[in-house]
Amino acid sequence: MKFYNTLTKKKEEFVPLEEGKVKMYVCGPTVYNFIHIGNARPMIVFDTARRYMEYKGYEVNYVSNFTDVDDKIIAKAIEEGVSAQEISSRYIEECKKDMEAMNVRPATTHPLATQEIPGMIEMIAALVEKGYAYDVNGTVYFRTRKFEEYGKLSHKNLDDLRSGGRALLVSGEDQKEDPLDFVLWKPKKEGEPFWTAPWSEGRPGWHIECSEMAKKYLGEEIDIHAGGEDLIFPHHENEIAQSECCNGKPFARYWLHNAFLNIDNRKMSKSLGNFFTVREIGEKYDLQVLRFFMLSAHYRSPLNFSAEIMEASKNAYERIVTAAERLKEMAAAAKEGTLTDAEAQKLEEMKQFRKKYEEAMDDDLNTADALAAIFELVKFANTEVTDAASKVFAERVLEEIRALCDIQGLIVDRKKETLDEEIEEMIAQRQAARKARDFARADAIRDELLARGIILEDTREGVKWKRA
RNA sequence: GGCGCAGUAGCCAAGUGGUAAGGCAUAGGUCUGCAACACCUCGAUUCACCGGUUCAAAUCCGGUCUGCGCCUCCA
Repeated sequence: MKFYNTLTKKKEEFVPLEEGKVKMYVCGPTVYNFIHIGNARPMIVFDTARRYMEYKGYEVNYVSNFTDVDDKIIAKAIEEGVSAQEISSRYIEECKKDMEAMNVRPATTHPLATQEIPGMIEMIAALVEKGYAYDVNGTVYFRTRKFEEYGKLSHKNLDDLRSGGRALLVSGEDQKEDPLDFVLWKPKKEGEPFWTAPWSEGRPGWHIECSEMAKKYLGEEIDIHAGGEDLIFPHHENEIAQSECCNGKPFARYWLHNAFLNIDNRKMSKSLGNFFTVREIGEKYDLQVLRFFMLSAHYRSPLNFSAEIMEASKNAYERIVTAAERLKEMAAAAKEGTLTDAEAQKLEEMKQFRKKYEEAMDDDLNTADALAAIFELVKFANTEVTDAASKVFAERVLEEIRALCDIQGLIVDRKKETLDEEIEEMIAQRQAARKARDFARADAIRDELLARGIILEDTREGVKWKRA
């Protein structure tokens, strides 16, 4: 299994620190609102990475934080006249609902920044002790130039940063020794939540949170650290500086970053007003469709979101679900019996799809290719499993589709939904009309149901319906 | 200004030296009271453009054009 490592700019064979175990940290969202679909990309992509590693037999300790103290949370709290804690706990709950709807499994641990302050203070104190940090009037800064390897992740050199970062010099933070120095601890402002530390009453800087939580729940050295590509600089660069200076050893071995999600070919942003929350998309689509869409491109490629592409994703995902449903019906209808020789031969042939799938996933999580393998398997199922197929054959093929989809976190079982009585009654009336060959009335009822968002399909097994 | 990414059929998207996966849409067919659904079949002599290397290039090298990202809170 290979991963592209941002640190080395190469695809590298994955070798964990401890055989059979993976320590993985994924930067989670700041919870000041519903998560947007951009937040969803790393959640889905790295959840899939986790599922695949587990499939390969690794025991994965997966840690993903919630940043629950931050300027934006405080601003929202003031706006609503409630506590910051109320805002963060509300949106953590909402985020968990969205994750469940996207079939993103909960992390092994979801630490909260506010619950880990003592550890952060210890870490900052250690950095001050070692001369890597300094206190100016209650604000503690990291002494960036003291860490010689600073810039190794983002492949920047400090002088380039300096010339490009003129804005930093005029931002009024002239108490820093160097414009590149970043905040580890900052004093409270009036009305803000605070904790007591040796330097001031205040709160930690954003970067130190992840360093501490990774250390506490995974250890000083971890296997994989992942997140969105925008976090490479400065967030992850700063984490490396803090952790390696504090712990005196390399921090994470593999750094994985997903590319951005654009909307109609433009970066999603508040100022452009072109962002969607996961919740909004969920009103229009099953979030499995969003998951399929996210996995249809490689995670390191920019991905464009549009209504047209979501429709295409919906239809493509539906093809898999329909194939699985058909196999279930075949299996249910078929008589018990043993595999024929021809079927046994076909099952041998079927192994090629799993092989292609694993090769794709082993190659830096090429989910687009893995999905292609699933579609080839779907085609195999549709053509090879016929009315004459034995029960066991249909079941084996179904299990194969299910297994490969499960690693992608794609659910192949159609959700059971019930309709209200009035609609059930209309369907029954239409069936009666059809039986009486009163097709005009049958079609009128069908049109009426369509207007209400119910699509009817007449099949050999009876009338089926689905939502438009 | 510095660093970096991308350009493959109408659309989405794999493929990084050996002769273009897969999906959506369209079309034709099977099925159907008619539809819809589902299934089957069909699409690039060619990979933004121009040169070069090679027996062989979408893949490597140089250049051009276009789009985008990071350098500042951001997944």
